[in-house]
Amino acid sequence: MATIHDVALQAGVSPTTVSRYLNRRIELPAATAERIDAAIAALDYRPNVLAQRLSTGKSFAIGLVAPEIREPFFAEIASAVEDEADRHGYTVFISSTRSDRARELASLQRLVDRQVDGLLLMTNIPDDGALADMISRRRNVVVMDEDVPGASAPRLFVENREGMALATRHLIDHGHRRIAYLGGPEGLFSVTERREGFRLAMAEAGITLPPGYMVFGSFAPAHARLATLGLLDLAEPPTAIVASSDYLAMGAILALRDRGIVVPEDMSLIAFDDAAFGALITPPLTAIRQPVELIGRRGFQLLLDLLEGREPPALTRLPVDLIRRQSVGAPRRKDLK
Amino acid sequence: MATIHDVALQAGVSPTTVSRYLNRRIELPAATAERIDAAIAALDYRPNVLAQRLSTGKSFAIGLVAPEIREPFFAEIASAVEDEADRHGYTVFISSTRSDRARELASLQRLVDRQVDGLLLMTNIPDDGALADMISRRRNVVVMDEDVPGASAPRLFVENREGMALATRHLIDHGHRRIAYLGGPEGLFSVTERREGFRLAMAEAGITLPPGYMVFGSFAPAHARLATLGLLDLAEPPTAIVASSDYLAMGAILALRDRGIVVPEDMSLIAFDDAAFGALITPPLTAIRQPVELIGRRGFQLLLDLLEGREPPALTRLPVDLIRRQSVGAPRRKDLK
DNA sequence: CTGGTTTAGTAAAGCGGTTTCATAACCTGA
DNA sequence: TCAGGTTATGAAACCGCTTTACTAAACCAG
Repeated sequence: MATIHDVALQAGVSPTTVSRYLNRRIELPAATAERIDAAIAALDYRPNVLAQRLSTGKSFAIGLVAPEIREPFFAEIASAVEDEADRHGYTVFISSTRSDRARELASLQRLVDRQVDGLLLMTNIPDDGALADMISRRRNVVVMDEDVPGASAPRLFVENREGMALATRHLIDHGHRRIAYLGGPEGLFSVTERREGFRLAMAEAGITLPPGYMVFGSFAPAHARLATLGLLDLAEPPTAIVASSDYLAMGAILALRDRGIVVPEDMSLIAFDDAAFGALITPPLTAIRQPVELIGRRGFQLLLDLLEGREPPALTRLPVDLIRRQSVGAPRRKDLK
Repeated sequence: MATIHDVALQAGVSPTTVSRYLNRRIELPAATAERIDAAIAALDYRPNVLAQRLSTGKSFAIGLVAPEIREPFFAEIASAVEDEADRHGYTVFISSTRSDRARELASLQRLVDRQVDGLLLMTNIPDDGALADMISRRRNVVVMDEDVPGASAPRLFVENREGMALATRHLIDHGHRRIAYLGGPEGLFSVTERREGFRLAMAEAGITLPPGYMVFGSFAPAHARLATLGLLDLAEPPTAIVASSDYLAMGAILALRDRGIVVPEDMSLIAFDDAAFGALITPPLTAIRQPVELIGRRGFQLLLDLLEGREPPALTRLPVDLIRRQSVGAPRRKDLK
């Protein structure tokens, strides 16, 4: 591999000159510039990024920490981040934490050690303060999707409350009153916000929630399946279910399928997130769509603001949309109160 | 950030000693070791990875080039690679090419610029030789999933031919004879192999393929939708469709849904790949499962072999499985020849 | 007591860039 | 003609770590 030295030698100038020329810090006479260009071409020289980084302290790389890149939601965000970063000359290190506290911290540390310029952080486990601590120590981190309470960093969330209220109202508008709620793990900011949205819409409509109609736990489909089975065994089972994530809806579908319950005739179902597979289910899933592409792009832009010394807003909220497909219908007559 | 210099100063030794101690190149008297340890702890010192890399030429990082990590198939492989790499102290740099020739080469080049020790490469566009060239020049690349003809690198593929024959025989065993085939873009190795598997199984059963029953094109669902519509418009439409990827099956489902055709009663459908969403579709999709987890892990292991000077096999084939769900049934009587 | 072998450690030269500080050569206008 | 300002370029320090080559001191057998 040719170095800047080789180029300098071949062009008959000093490495300094080559470096400055390449970094546009200097205007060279045409003749010199040409000699350097020729040498670069002849030697197929390309700067050693590592050396550049070490020397400048700038890496033009950022880290993206996600719970699990295998999940479509995070994969799509990652993809958008990468694209946006690429557009600005940055590369992205992606790291999955598998929702494991230790891995999360380790991932973070590793990325910090690798001297990336900044970090885009997504977590989905409640923090005990350690994470908030690490984040607050630096000012090159943006928190996305889920809050890390107490961390001083720009945050980027979607309209969880409004979105969930929208979903709930959609069911109410179809005539449902016995509406059950599948939440995620308690202690998470977004879980709380979404629940509030649900409660808000129910209260607006003057509906009181029967006991057992709200279930919290993990985001695992298996858990949602069990929870749904429980819902179906109630004396007065719901006529509609709000799932606060696609994965939860997946679990619900599994349970409904087990019991031979048809969506939307016997049960309406609406989800939050709207990953790609929702459109493929039969019937296609009505859902609140998170603007994943936008989350990724905006997240990177916020980080870039930080890196380039601009002051990004402390909190950014992105709007969500109701995507009407076919998993929501009117309740059966006999089920109406 | 504390440097090795600071540590040395505080411990009253030279940087050399600290470096060697940290890298286990020297056995130090307990007293000295303790002083160094104390200094490290006090200063919260952590080696600058960039400097280490520059100095040693080793980065303990690998690159993973995929067409699009947003796609579940690649996301799952990426996830497995990351996990396996992590286990061996390597970090993974993921890069999506979006199936774009230029981005593919750029990605490769960027990674090659000394930033990573090796590369795991997945492509899904036919190569014109440029890729093969770049790969052959180095001996730290493993090619996965799809071939890059002419490149001298270890390859890791699944049993495309056998798998597709398996899928086809499964339909034949159910009584189908009018079986159509949705292939991917021609010119790809795996596309060719899978087609051969299909042909093989059909020939075994003595079935001759009506014209128009094999369609090639892109992997895009939209394309498959159109192709399926075309199939349905044939004078003698098929009673079953083999899709050589999940995405193609997705497109087929969209078309069938448009026409009110019910799977598997009116049409059987079987796919290759078996991404997670296949189980969620109604009816759940019968498919040939690629061992994604294994592909990722084995891929990394092959690369590690290469990096550590062992000689990995030139070609590794991983087995595929038939996952029976509910998208395959017997053809209707009237449709039988 | 001598010369060889450990032991414990260091100075300095990289790795491949960037950047600060200089300098030499060449105007330019008074 | 010369002070003063450009313009074109370079030497050397530095980023933080590793590694080679070397030394000073202690040890040890003969």
